Amino acid sequence: MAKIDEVAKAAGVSISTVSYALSGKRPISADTRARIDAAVRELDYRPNAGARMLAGSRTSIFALTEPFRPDTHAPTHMSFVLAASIAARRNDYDILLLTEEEASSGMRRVASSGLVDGVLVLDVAPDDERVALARRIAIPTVFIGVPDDHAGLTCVDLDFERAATLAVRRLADAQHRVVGLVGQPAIAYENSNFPPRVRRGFDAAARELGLDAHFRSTGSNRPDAATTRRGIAEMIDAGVTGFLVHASEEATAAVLAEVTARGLSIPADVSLISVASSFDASALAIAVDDIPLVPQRSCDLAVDLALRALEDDPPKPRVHLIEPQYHSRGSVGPVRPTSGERTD
Amino acid sequence: MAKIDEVAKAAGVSISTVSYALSGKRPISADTRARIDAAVRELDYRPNAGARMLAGSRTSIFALTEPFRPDTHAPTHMSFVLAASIAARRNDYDILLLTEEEASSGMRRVASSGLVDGVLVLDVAPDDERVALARRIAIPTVFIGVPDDHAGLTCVDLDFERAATLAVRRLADAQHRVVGLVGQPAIAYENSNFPPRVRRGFDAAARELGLDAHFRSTGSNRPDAATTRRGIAEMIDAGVTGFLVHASEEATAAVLAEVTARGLSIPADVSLISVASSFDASALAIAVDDIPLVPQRSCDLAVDLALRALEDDPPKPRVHLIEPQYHSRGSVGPVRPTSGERTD
DNA sequence: TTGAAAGCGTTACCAC
DNA sequence: GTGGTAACGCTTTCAA
Repeated sequence: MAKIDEVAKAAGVSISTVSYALSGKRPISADTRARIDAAVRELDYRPNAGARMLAGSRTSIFALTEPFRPDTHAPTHMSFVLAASIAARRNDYDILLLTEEEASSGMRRVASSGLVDGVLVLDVAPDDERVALARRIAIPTVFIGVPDDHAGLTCVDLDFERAATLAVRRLADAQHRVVGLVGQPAIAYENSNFPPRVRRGFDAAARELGLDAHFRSTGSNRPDAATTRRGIAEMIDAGVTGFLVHASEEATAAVLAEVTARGLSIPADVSLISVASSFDASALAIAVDDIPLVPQRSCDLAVDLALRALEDDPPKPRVHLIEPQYHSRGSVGPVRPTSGERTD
Repeated sequence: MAKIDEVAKAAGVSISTVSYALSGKRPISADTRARIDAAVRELDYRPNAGARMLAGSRTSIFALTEPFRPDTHAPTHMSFVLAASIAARRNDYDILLLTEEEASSGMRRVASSGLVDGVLVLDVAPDDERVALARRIAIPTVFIGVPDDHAGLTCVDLDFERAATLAVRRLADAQHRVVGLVGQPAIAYENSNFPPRVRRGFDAAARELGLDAHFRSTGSNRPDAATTRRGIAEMIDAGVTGFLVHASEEATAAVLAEVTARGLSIPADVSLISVASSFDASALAIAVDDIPLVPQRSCDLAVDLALRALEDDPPKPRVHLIEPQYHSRGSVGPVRPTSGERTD
């Protein structure tokens, strides 16, 4: 609870010198700096947050808005919150949580009271109501996810379409002609912004490459093991040999289980790629190729963009899509020639 | 971005009157108040957070520290974060997130910089390092969970021991002589504070009532379906007719599945109580009696205690255990007489 | 390279 | 019931 004037006195310098030494905003002689550092340590000085917010123009706080929807996948969501927090701290920022109904109204509140310097938006819906808000408030807002109407917004996300395309290409390169996508629960295609993007990429790539494409969701309102297993079985029955899985760890394990249960093997009979997953696909019963969704990458970029938006001449808002990275682990291989029914 | 002096001018009163009208800290005539309210609305005035923190002694922010452990059950954890946030907002407080390594060091930082008025501690470990910190910082700290060494601390939690005791009594009242506890993964009995408390309550009540008590965890480091199912089967084989389940929704469903698979029925053959669960036990395939862990109750109380600790003469720190509530749904019944092997 | 002092926008004390 | 004004603890301009 020491104050800046005590530090100044202890170091034998003026208040402003202490302030500049701490902020690094002007050159300080090595000798002076050493005395100040010593005094700071000695007194365990920490600048008062309120005074800083008032005098400076920065609060060093970002709001994180996240409307915990009932169908939100908790582990993934937690990863993003954690990643956002880490990204913020790397830049000496704190995260203020805005949840539930406050996810929207709270944005206005904290923006106009000057509590935060910017807003990070999580769990973006295609028709997200926070889009309109972002356009009205005076502080920078970064969406982690891409809403349908994103004109004039700064958005950050994995390039889900390219991820799906990339995965389909791999399967096609391995001569798979019938591919299947194990997707999210049906409701996610309405409430979330990214499942439809994966599906679009999948459909487009399959069409372009002339593949036979199948799709099954893993439940209606939430993941359901029975629905998942049935969908997988149906696709195998329909001749699918190359799978994309854009679903939970459980659903991915279910594909392995169904394949194994049929006496088939990976990659000899069936190939499999996990797309946009945020769990460790190398730790499954069989290591699985994946194109991971890395929360830390999205959040680091989001925080970076928010900070840049606070600078003198901020960059123009736009959508930043992160390049997907393919991790090979041996779960994709050529179609077994003997099992080809119509190998032209 | 209007300031208080503009509101004052618009309402034709002094700055201090506006301040008092907004805080309600001194009587204002109805007429004056009306003019001020109108001006506030007109200008969309919101007090500047930094100025408030500096001038007043409150920041209206609580820190929430939560060291997302790898073995943390994400959905339950999310419920608590959400509940804490809601509890805070009900009292016009915001939540600042402290995660990961910052969960501890961040406590010092935000406490001594005056960023927050108090700290809420989530995900409490038996030997939590935040206990020592709480004793050293100058602001109130409330633990949601009870660490082993809690002398001088304010803690809030469900009375897990009584919850377990209560459940065992219900089973004993229904003439069950052999009871089983389906617990958390083994690691939770080291890393978390409450699983051992449930187990202690279970053991103590069984001993006191002269019941034969069995226990199985649901995995080692994380929930594992196979381990869970096997444990349940073993206990049924050992003659367990009355189950306590202190585990995930999945594990609870597994008990129902195993019972059903054996052609047994609930509650005719097997009775079942879910203890300290934070999912909806009435929505399972068979509605299950439960003694729920209600995050909102804990968090409301925690926030309340934090606020009271900020008052003039704060109450003495102590452990506040919340009374368990039994919800009857028909999953507990008398032991089937015919199957009694040794009915004394 | 350093210092003095004017704000920053509230709150709360002291007067009336 | 209302108004004037001194803090609150820092940042930053202006001066040296």
